[in-house]
Amino acid sequence: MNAEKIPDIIIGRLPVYLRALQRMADSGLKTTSSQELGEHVGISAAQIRKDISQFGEFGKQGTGYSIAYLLDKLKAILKVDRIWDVALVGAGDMGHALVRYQGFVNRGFHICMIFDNDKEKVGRKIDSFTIEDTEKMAERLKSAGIKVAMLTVPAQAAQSVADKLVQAGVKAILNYAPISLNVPNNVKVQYIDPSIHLQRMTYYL
Amino acid sequence: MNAEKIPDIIIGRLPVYLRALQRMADSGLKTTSSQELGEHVGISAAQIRKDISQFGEFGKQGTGYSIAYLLDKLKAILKVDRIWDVALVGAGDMGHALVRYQGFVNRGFHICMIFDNDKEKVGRKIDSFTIEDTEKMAERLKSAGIKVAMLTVPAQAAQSVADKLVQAGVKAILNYAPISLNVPNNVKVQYIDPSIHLQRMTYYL
DNA sequence: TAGATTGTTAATCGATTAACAATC
DNA sequence: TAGATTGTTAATCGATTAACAATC
Repeated sequence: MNAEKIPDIIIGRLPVYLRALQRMADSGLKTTSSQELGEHVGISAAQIRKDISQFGEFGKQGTGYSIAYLLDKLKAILKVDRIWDVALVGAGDMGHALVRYQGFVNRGFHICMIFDNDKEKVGRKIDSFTIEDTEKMAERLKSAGIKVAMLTVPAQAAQSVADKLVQAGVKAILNYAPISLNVPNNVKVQYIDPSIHLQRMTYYL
Repeated sequence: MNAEKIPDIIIGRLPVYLRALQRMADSGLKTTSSQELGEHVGISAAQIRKDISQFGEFGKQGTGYSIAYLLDKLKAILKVDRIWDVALVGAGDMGHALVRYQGFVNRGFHICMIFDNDKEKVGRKIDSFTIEDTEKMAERLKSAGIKVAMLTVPAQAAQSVADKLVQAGVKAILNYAPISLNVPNNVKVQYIDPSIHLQRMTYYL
């Protein structure tokens, strides 16, 4: 156990462990080892043990880790032992795909509001949700206490929407717009840009 | 300049520089400095200079970098001074969103084939492309010499599809399925899993 | 020339790995 | 008990930063 600040790079690996453990649990396994988990996620056993041990002694010598127990612990550490309400801004193709994505709710997230600034789209429905006007976003986010948002607007709109989100108290933004966002450092941003990810691979071709 | 192997972590930052420089060029700027570029992307000036200098001396003391020149160099290094034909496997909501995404072609990519194993979907069109049967994928990929693929199939199908892609000569896979893939180490994989990205932020909330 | 900014070196900082005592 | 595997330490490895001569 370690009371000091945990490096960001370790936090970044925990969701990957969580996902692999969940799959193991789903396939009926009860225990695993750092060795076995490492093979699943492509990370050394030593590193997995070191990462996990930052948060407590969750394993047993000789037998490894109880999958159910480690799952519980990791979910609590990552604060996904609950469901976070998430706002989606930008009701284009990507926004539609995310609303219909089935993979959020059992990973700790639930899209509960959709915003767009296109008056044509406002009032329409995506599944059971009505697209709302971005103008009313700040008020709606504040009154619902939303802390997490996904941004699927065009690049040129992204910074100003991000500013509004921050202003409304959002602390975590998953940004699909192809631009680096400027936010206060108590606000976290994660970037998803398929072209960037592809360009990270073409170098090696 | 440096003939040794460039660390992966440096390659990973180049597309971010490229995207920022492109935006600067689009807004009419002609030159920039490591300082200014660093402010745009949130990386220190020293690191940007060090990263760029791995590949040559592209700047000028006193005046900085010519944006057009540095763009050309970075595109050549990342091999996106051309258009890569890309195959998409999985014609669900995410697949549809990617096919319609306008952001690929001026970043070096072009989706040219779409596959699905659902006989209901095979033969239908997404925009101008006809969804093809996964059974015919290997042959189609080989004859077209496709090296890059995007995977938007369900988790339980992802590994077997990845195996087929590798078998057919694909060397770079952008994986949207929420699972770690096992591939030979001459094949690159990049992962996009929105739940993972969100879970990297909830820890800090 | 004077000011600005690069490319590079050395120093610092941080992350990963190897090894093993502890112990289930 | 014997075998397996953890948690942790020390050693290694790699990445970032600070500083500055070179030079545009």
